[in-house]
Amino acid sequence: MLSGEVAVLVAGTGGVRSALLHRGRLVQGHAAEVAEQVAAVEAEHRPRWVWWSAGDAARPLVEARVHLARAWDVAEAHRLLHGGFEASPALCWAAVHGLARDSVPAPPGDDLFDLVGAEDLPPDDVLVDARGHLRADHLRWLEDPAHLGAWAEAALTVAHRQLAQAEAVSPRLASTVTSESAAALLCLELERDGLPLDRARTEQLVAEAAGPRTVGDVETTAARRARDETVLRHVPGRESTDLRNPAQVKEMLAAVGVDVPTTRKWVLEAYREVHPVVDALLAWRRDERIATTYGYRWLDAHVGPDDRLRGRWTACDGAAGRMTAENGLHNLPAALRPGVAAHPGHVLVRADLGQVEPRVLAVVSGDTAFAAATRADDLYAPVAQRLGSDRAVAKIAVLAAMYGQRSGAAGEALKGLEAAYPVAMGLLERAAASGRRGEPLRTYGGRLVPTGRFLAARPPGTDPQLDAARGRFARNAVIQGSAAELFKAWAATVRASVRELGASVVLCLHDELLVHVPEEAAAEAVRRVDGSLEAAARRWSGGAPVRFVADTSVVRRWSEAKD
DNA sequence: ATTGCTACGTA
DNA sequence: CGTACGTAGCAATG
Repeated sequence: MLSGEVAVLVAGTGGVRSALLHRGRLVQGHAAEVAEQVAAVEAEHRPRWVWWSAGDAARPLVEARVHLARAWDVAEAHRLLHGGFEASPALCWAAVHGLARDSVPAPPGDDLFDLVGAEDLPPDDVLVDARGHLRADHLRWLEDPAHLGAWAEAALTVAHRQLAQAEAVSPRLASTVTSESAAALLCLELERDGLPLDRARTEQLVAEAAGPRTVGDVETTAARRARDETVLRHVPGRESTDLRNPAQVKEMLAAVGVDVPTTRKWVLEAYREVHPVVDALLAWRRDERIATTYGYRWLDAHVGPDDRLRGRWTACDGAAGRMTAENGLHNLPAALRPGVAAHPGHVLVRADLGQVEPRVLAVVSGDTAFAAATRADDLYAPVAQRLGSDRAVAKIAVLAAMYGQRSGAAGEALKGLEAAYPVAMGLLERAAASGRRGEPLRTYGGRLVPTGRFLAARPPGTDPQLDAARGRFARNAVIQGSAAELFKAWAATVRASVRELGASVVLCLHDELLVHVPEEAAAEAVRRVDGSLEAAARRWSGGAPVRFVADTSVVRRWSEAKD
């Protein structure tokens, strides 16, 4: 991995200085100057770029629209190797040097630093302190551009050591690091490019839920009262109920004969017929969600003058390693999806993975019988046949096995599954057992998933309910986390393969991709999105006999797609 | 001002 | 509700 051409890019903390280290040559200067050199090195050598983190080093390049193909992101590598989300340079450095994480010195300004700090700092030209850690004040130290060369060398040292550690852990881990590193780069591009909206249509959809835009507190309050009135008119004598206060809502419902333990949606759903206020309340909640979270304030804050919705993206969360996004990019209500639309001259290529989690289970477990079922477009059909049951029962059983669900019909159906696919079910049970013991596990790609994280104060074995929760978490994490790795490998491959079409990935949603494509390139983009899945799945699964499928279509609006 | 809870949107 | 995430409002806590 790091045996080929390598270049290092680091950012200073003094203004906008950065540095590029390539073949022993150090170029440093303002980010814009260095960006030019970076582009030249990329064009000529296409190296693997090493940085402490993409957000830190690559952001100016992404903003300057310099495309970089391959990276080793030290922070992402650290998250994979050691689990969790925290991945500061000091922590990454400590981890590859075998130093305990709680021995990492506190930065200046911290109370602890004032106690033990300043006299432990090394001489001004030295990055590493007497105990082998990065100097505690390295952020301030990096304000001096003279230190950027050492900072780049340190990143390279960490990357090489991470590679060695990765290879010792799992044969797939180094490849996962490069894929996750590309995903981190993609996250910066997603932040830069945003999700194209049809602003007028989106405003119209918001208006349908929240009413027209209001000006000033008086009007806003009046609109709010008008929305509340649609519920309160069903409960004469209780018009003063605060609908935003669950306790008051519960009391109001009790007064009309709806006695519920909580006022949650799935509880109230059963009472729609009992009293008209229930239906009105649920409709109000749906509208209130749009009014408060996805209303005009949201539009004004996060949709740019170029009609693109922007938010921060993270390549992996702290649990199993899914991507996350802010500002509604990952939880936009379905009602607003018609507002997500290609801009003039473009279309959206929308692709989502079909039944990705059971297919991932087939790879992770190496269960040949279960893998055979993935040859079908609908894998639940052959599973049902083997179980001698309905498709619906087969589906519930498979999902229950992966999620640890016990309620409903799942329990009975699971028994047949254990007999039919002992290898796959054995893997899930082993994962659950590690979780119950509070032991970490690794995803297929090698990401360490800690399970002791729930209430560290209460160790495994002291609370059966907590142990069961850890077991469910672990059972799910090995699947969800591995699926996230396949997805990111796919997204990174799409990123690379549609670029020359003038297309770009504009949304990643766990098993779904939206690509913004110039109209004339639509058909070719579809081919490349599908081809990328085949290539990414083959690489990720090591050629396992497991089929992955995508439903790929060309649409103007996100809502046009099925489902 | 921060934290915990309830609630709900997405996968 | 099986898991994960982000966001908002309210109540209780400092």
